[in-house]
Amino acid sequence: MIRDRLSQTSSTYAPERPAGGAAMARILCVAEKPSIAKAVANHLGGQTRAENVRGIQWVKNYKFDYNFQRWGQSSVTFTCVAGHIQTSEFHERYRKWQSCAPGDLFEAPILIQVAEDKKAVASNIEAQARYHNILFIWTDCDREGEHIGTEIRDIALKVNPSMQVWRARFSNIERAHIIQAARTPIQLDEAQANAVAARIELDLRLGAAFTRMQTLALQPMIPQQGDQKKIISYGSCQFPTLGFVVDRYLRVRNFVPEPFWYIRVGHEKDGINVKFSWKRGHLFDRMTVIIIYERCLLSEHARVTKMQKKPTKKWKPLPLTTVELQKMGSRFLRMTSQEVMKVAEDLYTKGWISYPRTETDQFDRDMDLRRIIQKQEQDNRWGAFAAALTNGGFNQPRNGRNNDKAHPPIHPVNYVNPSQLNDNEKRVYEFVVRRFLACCSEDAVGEATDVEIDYGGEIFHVHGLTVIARNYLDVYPYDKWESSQNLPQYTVGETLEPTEVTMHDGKTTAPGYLTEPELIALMDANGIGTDATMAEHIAKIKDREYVIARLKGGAGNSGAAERGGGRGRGRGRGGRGGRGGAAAQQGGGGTGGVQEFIPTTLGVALIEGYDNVGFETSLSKPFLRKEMEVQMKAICEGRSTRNDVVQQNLEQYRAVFVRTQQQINVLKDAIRRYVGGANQG
DNA sequence: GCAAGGTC
Repeated sequence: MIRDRLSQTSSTYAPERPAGGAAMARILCVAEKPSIAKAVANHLGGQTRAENVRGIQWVKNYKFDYNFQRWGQSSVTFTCVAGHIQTSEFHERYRKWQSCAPGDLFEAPILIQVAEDKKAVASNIEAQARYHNILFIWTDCDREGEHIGTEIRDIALKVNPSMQVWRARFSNIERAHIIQAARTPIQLDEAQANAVAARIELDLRLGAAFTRMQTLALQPMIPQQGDQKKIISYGSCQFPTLGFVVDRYLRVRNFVPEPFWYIRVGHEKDGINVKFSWKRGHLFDRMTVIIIYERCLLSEHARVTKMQKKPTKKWKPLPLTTVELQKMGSRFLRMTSQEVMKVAEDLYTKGWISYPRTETDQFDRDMDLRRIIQKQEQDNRWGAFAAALTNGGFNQPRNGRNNDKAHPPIHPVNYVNPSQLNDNEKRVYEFVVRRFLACCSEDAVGEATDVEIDYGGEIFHVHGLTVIARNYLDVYPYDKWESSQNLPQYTVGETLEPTEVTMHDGKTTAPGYLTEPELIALMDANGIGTDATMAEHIAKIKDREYVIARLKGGAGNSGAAERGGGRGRGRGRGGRGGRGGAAAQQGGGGTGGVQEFIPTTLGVALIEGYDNVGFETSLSKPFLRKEMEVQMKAICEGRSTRNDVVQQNLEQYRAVFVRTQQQINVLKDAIRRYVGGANQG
């Protein structure tokens, strides 16, 4: 058997001997994904031989010799897996829904085995492990990567228990960095792998138990379409995601507009009509405003109390992370976050952009950014801008706060002519390039002018902006920063007579339904899902018919938030929404296109039901998931153990589970209320 | 018929 494999995979295998005479070390390197295996093998091996692996086109075994500092001249096989290899499932006896009570899943035995679609990957590792004596793991340096590393190790050690196991520490695939990592292998971090193991077990037990319980109890109440029975699933990520949508929806529905009043002062000078706004913004008491208004009218003139000009900047954007790409994509590129990710992955596989799943918003200092910029000089849209950067305009990108130590920020890798891309690919690629060039450019520079006048004891002000140098804005139309109307020259102490004093009324307006970029931002801030999975959770709650998505600005009152100039808490106009709309037209070439989410009656009923079950922390809230995240960190830092975290969480959730079962009528009532009535927005 | 995480 072993002999067969050897002759099949490598005719060159023979205990090669360097000049000294001792057998060369045989090193099996395994990366988390094909692209890393290929890139690292090229850095280490130069000319490598790529052997195909039976049953999987996307895995190659790269063969070459390399002189590792630790092991000397070695014969290397560099291969990869594709994410996790193993999968967790309940023991056969518990797999059928009627086989046990859903609550039994809190302790039913779990089988961990090679996933059906990873059999070929696993047997490649086994086959290779048999004739290598050192295993060198090159999975991503994050928690999941650490766990995948242990999966690889367990498979290898099973067929070759005497293997030495090492792990590479690397955070990008720049040549020098990789060579350094090859020089200084470390050990797998068992604690991180254990944290992931805890997450896997909890997600499975809780997801399955609650899903079965809910579905079995509530499904009969839901009108079915055809004979396809809808699952009413629970997941530690999908429920809080739904919770965000419902929360906003209820705020919109329960919103009561409040009338307010405010004063405006106009003044003409040097042929310019200046509109001063009230420092108080607006007040909710009409009589008070009338009294103040009359006091203003009675004073003979206003006096300038402040005239200030100062330099100001609009900061260039941070290096691009996955979450930011999804937010910007759903806002400006007329795509859902899921489509954006799909397209980004395609662009990545074809070698046009870097790995699109990253939390990092800092470029490593030693990364050669100029070389990347240079490749964009040939483009007729932003080539000139790129050339100006390489000719002295280059500025090191800003550093954000995140570094996943596994991948650099998303950036273009190679130039691709737009004719080779479809529409969506073109838009995403253009965004990635423009964002990258903007990062390497300079902040926009302007001058801000602030004038304040005292009129009848009230302060009114006006703010002006003159853009002096657009800099990065020239290549990045997604940001808007425009000069305002020129302001006349005022002097402190100067008196003036207003040309117009008016009192206005308005009323507060409801917030809009939750948009996709807002939802992604909420998930990100609350640690719901990862950059790679957030789009999936959103798709899941649509698929489950907990929410529906529609284009913002369509029917209904969804445009309410965009109306009403005088609203707001002194924030003024020209906020994000306003700029965004304009930029969308410039950058994306389309109008609107932002999706907003509205919960279905079922979605609202589920969230309300769980809120009414009256447990201190409702399943719909993000706290439980956040708590799990905190506990995973504790495992990583040695303050807790896998077993403790699993047991403690199971205990906590079991209390919710039991309570929910006891009070299942509360959930049923909620469903009845919504499914029965016809109060769908 | 359940989850979330990785990736192809």
